[in-house]
Amino acid sequence: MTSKNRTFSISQLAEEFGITTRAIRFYEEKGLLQPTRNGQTRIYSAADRVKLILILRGKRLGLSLEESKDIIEMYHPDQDNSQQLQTLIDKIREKREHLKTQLEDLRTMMRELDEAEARCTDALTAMKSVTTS
Amino acid sequence: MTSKNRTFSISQLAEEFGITTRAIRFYEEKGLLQPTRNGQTRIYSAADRVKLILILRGKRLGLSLEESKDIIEMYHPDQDNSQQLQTLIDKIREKREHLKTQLEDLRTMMRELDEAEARCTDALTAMKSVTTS
DNA sequence: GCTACCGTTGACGTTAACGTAAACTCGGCG
DNA sequence: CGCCGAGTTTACGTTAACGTCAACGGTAGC
Repeated sequence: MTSKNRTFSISQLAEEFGITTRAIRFYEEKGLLQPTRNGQTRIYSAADRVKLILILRGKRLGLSLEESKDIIEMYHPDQDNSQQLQTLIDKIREKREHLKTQLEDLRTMMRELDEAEARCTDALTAMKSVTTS
Repeated sequence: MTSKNRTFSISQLAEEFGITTRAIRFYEEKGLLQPTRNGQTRIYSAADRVKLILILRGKRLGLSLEESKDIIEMYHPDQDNSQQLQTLIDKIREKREHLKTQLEDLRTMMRELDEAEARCTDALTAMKSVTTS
């Protein structure tokens, strides 16, 4: 498990994911990341890197940082509090319902894009058949 | 085709979709809607209503208004300009690629949510078996 | 010791997508 | 006539998610 213990500098992560160091610090400011420190320089663990991946995926899906923060917290629940565990399960189900809606929206939009492209190509071939006639 | 000729007031649409009239006017200001007028009051057609649906679906998917505007324009292309038609087809394909990534992200996130819920329920049942023993 | 980087902490600026409030118009009605 | 309710314009306020300096600290190399 050598990869589990790897650490990263802020610029390493920034380059790997194509974001700025400012963004990474901002995520920390918002409570999404908690890197350790060596003196005053931040040190990121493999777990921090995974959280970053979750954040960026959330962004691609249109989630706010606050929502991504919720999702991240779904991965390391307070194991010894059954009350919290139950509400967490509820939140997970709620989130999944939301994702299902999004999935439906996605499928619909792709179908409609297919039709739109078909109309375009039809129009194009129609124009060609006119000029070649 | 009676439904095709129906018109709507701004407050009708606002109520139907659970948004404010301010938002609807804002979408017009950004060029996403072009309602006709009766005097100075806006009149929305069935086509405008469809555009609103597209806008709101776009928002659920995390699209910006600018992106939704692009998508809306994919539905009524300039039929007599083959140049524009071709670039439009390219844009459609590009957008579909983007949606495919999003689809992958969605599936991954749902899988991970499933696992997270499983871990939660496991922890819960483990606690119960302890208290009942 | 000076320079070149990499990193840090403020602090202010920016864009998108509206919210909110003020002031006006207009048709209906009691 | 006076007022209400729905609609309008104009303008300023707000939140999220960073961007963009500015000023400073540590250290590796020359």
